[in-house]
Amino acid sequence: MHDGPDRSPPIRIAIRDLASDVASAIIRDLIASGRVAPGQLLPGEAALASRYAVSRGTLRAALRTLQDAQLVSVRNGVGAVVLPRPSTVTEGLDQLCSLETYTRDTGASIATADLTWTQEPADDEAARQLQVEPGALLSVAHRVKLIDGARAGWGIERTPADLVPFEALQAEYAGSIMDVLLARPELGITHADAEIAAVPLPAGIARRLGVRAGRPAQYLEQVMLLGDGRPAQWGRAWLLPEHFRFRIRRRTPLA
Amino acid sequence: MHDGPDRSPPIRIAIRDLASDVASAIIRDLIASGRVAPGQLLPGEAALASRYAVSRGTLRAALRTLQDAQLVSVRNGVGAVVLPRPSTVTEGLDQLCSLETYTRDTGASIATADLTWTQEPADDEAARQLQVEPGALLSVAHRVKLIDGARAGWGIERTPADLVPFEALQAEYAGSIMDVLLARPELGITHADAEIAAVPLPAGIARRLGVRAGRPAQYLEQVMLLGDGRPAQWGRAWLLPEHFRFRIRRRTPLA
DNA sequence: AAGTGGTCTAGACCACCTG
DNA sequence: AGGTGGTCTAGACCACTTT
Repeated sequence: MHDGPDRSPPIRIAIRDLASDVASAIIRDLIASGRVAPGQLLPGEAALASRYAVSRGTLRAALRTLQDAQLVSVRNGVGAVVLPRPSTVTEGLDQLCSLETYTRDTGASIATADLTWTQEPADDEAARQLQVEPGALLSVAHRVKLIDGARAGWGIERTPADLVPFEALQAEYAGSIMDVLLARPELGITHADAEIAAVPLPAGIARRLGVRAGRPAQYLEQVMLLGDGRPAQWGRAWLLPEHFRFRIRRRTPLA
Repeated sequence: MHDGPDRSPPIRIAIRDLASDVASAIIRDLIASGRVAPGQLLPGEAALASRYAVSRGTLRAALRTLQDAQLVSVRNGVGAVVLPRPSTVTEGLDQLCSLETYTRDTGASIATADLTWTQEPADDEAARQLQVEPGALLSVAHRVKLIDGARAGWGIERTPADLVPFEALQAEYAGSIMDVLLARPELGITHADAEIAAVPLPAGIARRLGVRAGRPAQYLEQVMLLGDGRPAQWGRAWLLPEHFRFRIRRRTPLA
């Protein structure tokens, strides 16, 4: 399954195990190509394992990623049914993308105001979240988010300074450090863990947004993780609920 | 009254595979018991596999569920570190399970107060959410959620009356209609779509919870869907943020 | 009865971390 | 160098669905 000489990688490439390769191959050969139409069954596990020259265990791992991506539905005693593509593209908070991308996809206009760049040493909390030494240099950006011209939220993002050069970060920035990191596949970013809470809007942020302090705000905090599990970005945002509503698709575990 | 008519098939026991049993055993023996404190390493995979008399593959599957539940962090070449337990109740919102189920799994105490059952015709909004005719009969339950004895939230759930008999619903109820529906595999429930927002606590709910109106609350609304896409349950909840914190794992969409 | 997926095992080799 | 987790394999048996 491994094709091509992969003998000397000096740079850490995104983790691609055999199962991921097989999953991509199945998508390419059978699903995206339309050879197996929605509603039809994929070949059996044994046949697929033989076709791609992997063990059944590896093949099943590949099938599981297709299930997680809602591309197929596997039923015991039956097989793997190719699912229809949803007609409307609906993204929710369970998909990893920036607030900027998320909002733009909903058709609203989003922009940035009061953008500030700094480089500063990590305080204790930042060091804990990003798993770096206290005092390690971080690149920091904070800004007001405008929705259709209205001041709708404020957010701050931090990333270790040695991950992406400060100048490159600013050059490639288009409203979110997250997007810059996601656009670099060599970082191997697979997921982020977000936490949400309803909080009273802090006074300092209320002033920046021109609204009164203490009113309910949606707090959103997240740590984006590299393929090896190390944190790459720590972001916090306070959002006015009249401008932001989030949808989450909740799936049954143990598919 | 106990032995229902033959419409109820033999109750299917929740699937407990070996790996799940081992995961539970590790939690019980090593983590919940405090034998391995947060920050310390679990025994190695080989030792654990031998201890519980399973293969290393099965043991690794168990470890993965502990990872998904954020109980341990596994690092290559090092081992599995036990993570500190967050003090507030956190639910992985991207997983489909009731607040009751998740909270109980973490060992926190959750209970129900002021439970009220009714059957009533669907108003316009309920009819739209559940895709039934206005006036169709719904089973409705609302209740206060208690966390460690404190009044921490209020919620209301509606489900079409013809989906599950009213008496069965009440008989099988243990804090959440969601759980009753999820426990019936013949319904084929695969996912739910949830929406969240930060809102001022409405006066009527504040009175039920014994707190002042207007303070920030986490609003959570969700529609649970059958396998064929039809809505099966519509739930709304207002939760006090000091008792509930939500976590969401955001994944990169697949190719 | 036959074919499918679901689970479990034992063993092997590799990558990573630490002393 | 030795121990840890990460991946892959081949084979076995079981549960479920369909014929």
